[in-house]
Amino acid sequence: MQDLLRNIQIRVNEHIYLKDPESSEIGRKMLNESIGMIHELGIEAFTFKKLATALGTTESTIYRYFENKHNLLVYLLAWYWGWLEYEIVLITMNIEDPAERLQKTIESISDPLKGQLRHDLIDLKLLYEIVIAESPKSFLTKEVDVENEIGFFVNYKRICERIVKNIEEIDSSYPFARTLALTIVQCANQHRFFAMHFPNLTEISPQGTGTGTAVFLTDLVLKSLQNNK
Amino acid sequence: MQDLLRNIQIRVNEHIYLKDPESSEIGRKMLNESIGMIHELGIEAFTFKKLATALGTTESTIYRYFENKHNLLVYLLAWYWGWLEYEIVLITMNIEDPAERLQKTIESISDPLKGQLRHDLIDLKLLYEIVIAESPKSFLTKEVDVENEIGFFVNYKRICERIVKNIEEIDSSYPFARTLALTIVQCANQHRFFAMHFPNLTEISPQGTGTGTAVFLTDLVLKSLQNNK
DNA sequence: CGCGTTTCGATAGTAATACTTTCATAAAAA
DNA sequence: TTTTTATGAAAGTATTACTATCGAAACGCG
Repeated sequence: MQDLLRNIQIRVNEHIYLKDPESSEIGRKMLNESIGMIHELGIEAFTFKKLATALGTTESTIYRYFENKHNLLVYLLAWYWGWLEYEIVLITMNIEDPAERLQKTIESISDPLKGQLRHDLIDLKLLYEIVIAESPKSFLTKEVDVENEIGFFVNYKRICERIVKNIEEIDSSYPFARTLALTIVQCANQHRFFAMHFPNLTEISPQGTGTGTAVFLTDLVLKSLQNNK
Repeated sequence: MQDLLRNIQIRVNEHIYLKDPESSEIGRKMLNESIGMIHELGIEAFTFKKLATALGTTESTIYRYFENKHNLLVYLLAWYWGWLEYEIVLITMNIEDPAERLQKTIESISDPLKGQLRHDLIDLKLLYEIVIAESPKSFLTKEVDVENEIGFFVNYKRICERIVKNIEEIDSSYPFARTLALTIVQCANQHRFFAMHFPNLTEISPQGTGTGTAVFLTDLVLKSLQNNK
């Protein structure tokens, strides 16, 4: 399975790019190299000029694929959410008990690298760290409503919806299924950031060792739902 | 009380600014005007040049107060967290039951403008909206560790610690007091953003009407703690 | 094989940003 | 009154975030 899935295609909304970067060699290199650079420099210090130089090409080529670096970031994040949904589907398939399925989903979101799914082009470890450090910047902009309308965030929203349904299966009378689902997804990534940079603010340890986000979230969610029955 | 407190001084860590903006007339105008502009333009499109023009001064003057616009943003957010702690202290004083105190704290964080505390210089409504839309950008940077060490985020951390203690009073055996406190503070602001821009992802309604964040968080937290007893 | 189209690379250019420096002057403090 | 401090004005720099143009290479198709 692992090998079978090394080349799955992740669907990314077509409005995010000008030309599909997965459709050409240089586009793929662009994705690969940009992940390395954004990870290293952060999105603020990252520029198309630097990316072009690293690729041995010019800015004009990159601008043919992405309108600007913000859209490139949105692309990478959308790719991540698309990939994560894939992983969640694989991990939860054939699990009948909805509570157990939710538990597995939370574990996937909290520790996505534990999954078996790998990709030839995309370095998932680096991409995941970009998600941790940069993802809120993708929607905390003045253009969020326009971008949302044309589908920039559909992959993210699909994951949320999936969790909402799962919660409703467990307890259809719980009145905050959506809010809770959003809390799960948001917290999973945030707490990892805080664990790394503000360790005093959380019991969660930065590396996999010790108490992880998944334990906290599972506890939080199941107690919340059990109590409502 | 309301009038008595119109001019409280909020302590902001001195490393955030080069020269205390509250110490001079132009510094105060800078704070006031920057809140209006950042609210309107967003931090990305906001520049010191624009701020200088609006104030009838020059960039050099502004650079004498703040190293860059990032630090100005950090200043405003630190001011907010300092102010919010003040409000929480006032609202929860004389409440003996820790569960009720936590409930009031959650309400304050989720709906800070409902409090009575106002300020002459700072437009709290606009500042709060900046907090909602921009605050993660203050720490999601490559410089977060250095800035954290010199005290950029102490006001934020003090609020978290206060909630941690409150949680421990309610249930000293709950193993995730810090993580839960952080979740409360983070969720309160985030869900408001999502309610405004991604209404399908949450049951919370954007305006004060209907179900608010406070109801969700209170439910979440109290169930979590009650169940642990 | 050849022709047209798409794609890319190279060059150049522009307006704006994020500062830094210097200097003169006005206001406040000693 | 003298000295320090704060501001304003002007100029300059490196970088960013694009846009436009053009020639060459590669590719797809008949």
